[in-house]
Amino acid sequence: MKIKTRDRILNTSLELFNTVGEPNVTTLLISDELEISPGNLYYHFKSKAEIVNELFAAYETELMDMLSVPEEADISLDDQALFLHLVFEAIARFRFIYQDLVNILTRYDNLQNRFRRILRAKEKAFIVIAESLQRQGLMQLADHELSALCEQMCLTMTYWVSFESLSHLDNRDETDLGRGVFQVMNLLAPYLTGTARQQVVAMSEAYL
Amino acid sequence: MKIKTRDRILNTSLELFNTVGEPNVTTLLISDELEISPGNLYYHFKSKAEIVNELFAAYETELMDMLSVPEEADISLDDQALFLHLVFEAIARFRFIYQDLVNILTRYDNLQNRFRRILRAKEKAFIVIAESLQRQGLMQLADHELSALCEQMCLTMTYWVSFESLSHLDNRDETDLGRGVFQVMNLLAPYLTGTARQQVVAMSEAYL
DNA sequence: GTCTATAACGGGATAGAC
DNA sequence: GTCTATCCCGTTATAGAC
Repeated sequence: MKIKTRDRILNTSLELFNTVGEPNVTTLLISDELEISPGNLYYHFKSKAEIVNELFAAYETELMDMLSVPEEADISLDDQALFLHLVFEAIARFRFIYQDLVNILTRYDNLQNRFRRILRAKEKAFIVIAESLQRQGLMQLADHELSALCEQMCLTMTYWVSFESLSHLDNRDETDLGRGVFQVMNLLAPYLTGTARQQVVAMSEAYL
Repeated sequence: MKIKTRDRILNTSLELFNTVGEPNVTTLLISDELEISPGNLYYHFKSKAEIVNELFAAYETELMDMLSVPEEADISLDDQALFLHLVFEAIARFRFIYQDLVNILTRYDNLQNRFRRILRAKEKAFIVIAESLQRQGLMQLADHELSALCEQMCLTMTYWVSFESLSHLDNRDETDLGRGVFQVMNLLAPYLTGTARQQVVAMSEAYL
């Protein structure tokens, strides 16, 4: 059974947004790419903003789901690495949002608060994880150290994909998310106790 | 003696770019703000691109100067903090470039390679500094650890200002650069030996 | 649902008078 | 150097036929 036009529009838009940047993508370009008429596009979406909004919403629900980390569970380092990988994947899949953040957030201003909510959720998730590691005796940090660390992880998580595609724009458009995971885990490493630290170092060896 | 119109255009453009984002700033807005006619603006600059280019060039020379760190000198932690502060100041002053990086770099495509050159220079500077610290016996890192660390510092340096203004958009438009300096120094801290580490911790106390 | 116009608007840029 | 008027063009969005 064929994919609905509406969904094809969403898919192609996402693809184009990610590759050439949302501001550079006109509704005409989208319809051209799909080989449908601009009128047809506007039959399915009343505006370009609606397309952007719908894509953002998809990103939002996906990420918010992911970020609700259970408060009491014992989280292993492997769990964390997996968690990071999933989040990175989501960010990479919707990287157009990040590439022109301010621009997008100002032009579609209802997104501003929503994006910030997600950011806070991210930071919260890191804190929950870090606290779990502390409870398990894998590290010992003062409160202010911990919050600085979480902020740092959050920043890295937010910008890694952009940064990576910026420095190595050798156009292998598949950014290596694993390296991002490693980079964030590495922020944690020096604070971990003996064995746990070895474990992270071992993980990182894989990326050299 | 009065400031030349040409320079007033540059100043106001920079101001507007930083506050509302370069893509949202029309040539009309600039001339309005200056209370001159659009025609007058185009007498001084043949295009908006020329304005952007000139501002970028200013940023470029300023930063490239800063980043040429002497290879053999012994760099103290205080030196480094000062260095970071200066770079952060420059970035903040030209933050419009960073806020919509991909957008700007694609629309004015001669900027792309130049920006990347600056990025590489940044990373180089961090490596020179780190190696100086090693020579002074202030830390001991394997080569690959060192390069991961420098990359991390570079990333944080690049995005701190944007990240900060994003998370705390309480519109006190003066971002606290000191916190950025601290955040980068903090990346270094866990790798430093005893006294040096204390010194960084002490610096950081100032920001709590 | 899909098409072909075409309207409506905004932003960059130029012409020519002063 | 500065102004006013205007052109040009790309982009979003709509109207109406099929």
